[in-house]
Amino acid sequence: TYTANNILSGYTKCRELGIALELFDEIPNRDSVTWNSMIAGYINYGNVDSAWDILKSMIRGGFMVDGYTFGSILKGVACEGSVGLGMQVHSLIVKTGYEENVYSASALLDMYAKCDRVEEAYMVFQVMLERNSVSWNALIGGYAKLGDLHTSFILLRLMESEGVRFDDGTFAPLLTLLDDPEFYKTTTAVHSKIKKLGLEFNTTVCNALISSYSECGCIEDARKVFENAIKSRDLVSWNSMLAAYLGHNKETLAFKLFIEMQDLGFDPD
RNA sequence: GGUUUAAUCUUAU
Repeated sequence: TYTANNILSGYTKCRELGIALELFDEIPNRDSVTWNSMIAGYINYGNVDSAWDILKSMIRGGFMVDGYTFGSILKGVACEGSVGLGMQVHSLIVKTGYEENVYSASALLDMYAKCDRVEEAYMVFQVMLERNSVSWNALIGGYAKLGDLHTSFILLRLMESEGVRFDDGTFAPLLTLLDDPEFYKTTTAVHSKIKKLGLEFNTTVCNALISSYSECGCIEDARKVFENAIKSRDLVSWNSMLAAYLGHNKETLAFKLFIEMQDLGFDPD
């Protein structure tokens, strides 16, 4: 079964869901990993309904669901924004006693946040026994998406006081929110915090900083971040800087950048 | 190389 599971996940990662399903049907001794792999496969393929069907037969067959199961299915529910299904999963979590599992609870609160139910997300967050950076990030991201800077920053301070480490998932959504010249000072403050934590060369954080500075009207600061990130640029970095130049009507610079990125082996998308 | 399955995040569309 171990080997079969390994092959199964190979197929789902290649997005070969048809072959994966055939294999799945032929595995005689399926375990939780087999089922979870199939569910995750469908979710990553964007087929929530099939994933939900698999989950239902998994339960019908008496197999143990776990944090993997809920993490996967809720991710799909969150992307679709179908709260109804999310609530069904929620009650399943309660029924199976996975409310305090950090993966299922974080996925659950994220699902509520993405479905514009931040209140419920916060309630889930409150009853969690164990919280990691993903739990905090998901909640902060929820408020950030609403444009609630105030609450986001309060939570950020709380997160820090509880000793949970900030990471790229913490800063990126916050920076996205800082998209107007009135937030320029805030952006620089967040930037210095990022430097203090040694996240200044994190690719995702840099990319978000480039966009923020640009939207705050300071193309020069955006460019500085881009220059400093020379070792940690990815395609998004180039796209962000391009968008920044174009947003500031600097077509010539944008074009030079466009040439430069191709010289360095980045294929524009 | 620490690899059988899981949750949050950045650009563009």
